[in-house]
Amino acid sequence: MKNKVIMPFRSAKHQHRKCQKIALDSAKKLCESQGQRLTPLRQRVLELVWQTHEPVKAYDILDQLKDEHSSSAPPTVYRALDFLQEQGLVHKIESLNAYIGCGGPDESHEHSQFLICQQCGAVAELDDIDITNLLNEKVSELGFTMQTGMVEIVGVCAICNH
Amino acid sequence: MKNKVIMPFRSAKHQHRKCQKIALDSAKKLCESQGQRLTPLRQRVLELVWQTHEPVKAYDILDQLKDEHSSSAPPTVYRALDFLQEQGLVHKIESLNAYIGCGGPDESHEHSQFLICQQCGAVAELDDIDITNLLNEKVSELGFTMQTGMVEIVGVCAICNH
DNA sequence: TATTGAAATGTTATAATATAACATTTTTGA
DNA sequence: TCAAAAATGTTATATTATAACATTTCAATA
Repeated sequence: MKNKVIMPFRSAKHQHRKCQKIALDSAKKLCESQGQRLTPLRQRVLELVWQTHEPVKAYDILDQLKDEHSSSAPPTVYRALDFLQEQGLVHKIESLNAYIGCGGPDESHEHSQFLICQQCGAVAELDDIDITNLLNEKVSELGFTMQTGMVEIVGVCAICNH
Repeated sequence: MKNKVIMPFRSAKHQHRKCQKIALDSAKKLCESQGQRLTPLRQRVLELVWQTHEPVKAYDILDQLKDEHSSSAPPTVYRALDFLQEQGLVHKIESLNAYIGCGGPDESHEHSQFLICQQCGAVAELDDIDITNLLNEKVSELGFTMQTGMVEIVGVCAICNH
C-alpha cells in the first residue's frame, strides 16, 4: 500500500485498447483467484464500462447491451455493476451517478480518490496513502471511526490545462 | 479560514432548537447581506432540512411541505434546495442523495468534509484546511487544477462508539 | 451421470430522484 | 403605475434504481 496513481489522465491518442486489455485480463485473473464467476454478461458490462476513461451511466450501458442482448433490462445492468463493484473492478462516482473501471483492482485500495476533469470528462484514480492517513487521523481526533471514504475532486486535468 | 468543526455530532439530548435558531438567524442575516430573498417557502424548506442532524431527502421535504402548502410539487422543493445550496445554507450529501443544513454558512468554505455515521445516521461537517491543502498539493503535482472537492467519510461517530 | 441446490439471469412492475417547459403571480425598480 | 425580473404554480416527463417473483444455468455430489 503506497502512493499510487491508479489510473492517470491519458492523452486523446493513447492506445486505449491496451487499457481495455489490461483491465479485462486482470479482471479475469482476479475473479478466478477469488472463485468468482466473470460470466459473459458481467464481462460485457465491464467492457462497456471500459469504453472510455469517462464514467458511464447505467442506462447508457443498458442501451448498448440491449442491441446485442435483447433480454437486457435495468436489473441486468445493475446486478452486473453490483457484482463488479463488489470485486473492486468498477467504482461508482457518486457525484455523477456514473461508473468507471478500476485501474488497479489487484492492489487492495479501500479508499480511492477520484479526479474529475470538467473539461474532457475523464476521471483519474489515486490511491494516496497520505490522503487516507490524514483523513483517518483527522476524524480519529473527533472519536470517529472511519470505514470508507469517498473523495471526488472536480477540476481541470493536466492535459486540458495544456 | 482555519481548521474547523463546522458542525459536530451532537448528543441525542442536545437542545436542537438552538441549532435551528442559529441556522435560521444566520440564514436571514446572510441572505440580507447578499441581497438574496429568503422567501417564506425557502425559509420553510430550510427549517425542514434542519429538523435533524441527519440528511433529509427531497421527497420527504415535499411530503411535509404538501401538508401545509398544497401547491407544492417537486420543483417547489428542488428550486428551494438549489437556492439554499447556492447561498451555502444547505449541502447535498452525494452518496446519500440527501440534503443537510450547513453549520457555518457565514465563514466561506468551498471544501467541506462530511462525516456520516452509519449507526445514528447523523452527519458532521468539517472545514479542515489541512485536508484541503493536502488535496490541493497532491492533485497539483499531477498538473490538476482543483475547483471543488467532495469528501464524504462513512464510519461510526464518537457518540455511537460510546 | 442424474440430481439438486445455489447462483445467475429473465421479466414485469414500480419506487425514488430530478428536471423541462410553460403559465401565473409577486416583487422590484424605473 | 408600469414593465421587467424573479419567484412560484402546474403538468409532464426524464433519469436512476430496486422489488419481487419466474426461469435457466451451473457446479457439487450422491
